[in-house]
Amino acid sequence: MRISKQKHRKAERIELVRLKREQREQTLCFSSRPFVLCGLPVRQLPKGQLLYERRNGHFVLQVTGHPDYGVPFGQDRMVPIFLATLAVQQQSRTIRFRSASEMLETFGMNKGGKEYRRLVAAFERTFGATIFFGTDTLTSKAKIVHRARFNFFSEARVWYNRANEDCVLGERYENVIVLSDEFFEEVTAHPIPTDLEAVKLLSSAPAVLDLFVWLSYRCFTAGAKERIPIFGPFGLVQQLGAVEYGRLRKFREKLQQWLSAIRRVWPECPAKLDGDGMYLWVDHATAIQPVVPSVAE
DNA sequence: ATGAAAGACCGATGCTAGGA
DNA sequence: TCCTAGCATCGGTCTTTCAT
Repeated sequence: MRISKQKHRKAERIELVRLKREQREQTLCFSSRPFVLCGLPVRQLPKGQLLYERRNGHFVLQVTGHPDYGVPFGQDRMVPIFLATLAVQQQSRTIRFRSASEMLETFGMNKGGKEYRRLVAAFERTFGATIFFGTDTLTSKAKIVHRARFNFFSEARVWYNRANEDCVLGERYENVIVLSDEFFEEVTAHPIPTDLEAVKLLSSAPAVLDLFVWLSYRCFTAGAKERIPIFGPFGLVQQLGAVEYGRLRKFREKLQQWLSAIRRVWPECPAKLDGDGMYLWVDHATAIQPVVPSVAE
């Protein structure tokens, strides 16, 4: 049997993810609740569609895309992760990073011209988008909506929109993004640690990535066995960023495949479909192992 | 037993990401 | 810049399950 180079490389990276987990040497990055509880679209939305809504229980995420750039999708989900990670690390609304290649490097992506262009497009879509994230609770009579509407940043000086201004030779550029209060508050109040090595590995499989990040969070917070509906208004179909399938069983089939992809990087993941395929069972588990206190060196 | 619905498997397609 | 591999999606179809 022939193994492609890509497959081989992937297998090695899977091995690395597992090894680092076992040895408790994981590197962390951070995500944020809006994008853990609800998924951005996996594929580009049809032309002209600028509004996207997902739901997780009573949490609702609405993303409104900029008319020129559209709604973020696919690999764009790395941008909020990158921003959240920097916000947590730097503990400041004002985050700085040296270069675009720093982000590409962080997530193990190539650094060709194509990748830079893709990254710029991802930033444009993300920064152009407006986010609504909040809860709606159905009380006896009225539907009460608590929502925060925000952009990701209030100010940005980044490489691609800085053409010619203050280009003093020899001065080192720094990319500066001032996160909006809302996003910064959200991220610092609820940072969601995630295994960076796994995120890198799954960066080209957006649907699997979302499910993995959510499951590692969901299993961590689960006290015991819990049952999550797959269909219906509070089901996974409303949460994940996949399209609405013509055949319901397609979604279930896909879910199975995504779960087995997750088990390859996280064999102990307890998530399982039940016999009827109407529910996903989760249980307490930790995709992120606490760091072993290191012996004095 | 029979038909309907769901599951499992296959291959094609359009698009994206990775690699040389 | 070009070619290949991979991902999400869709439709086809055979098999299994299940209620009648």
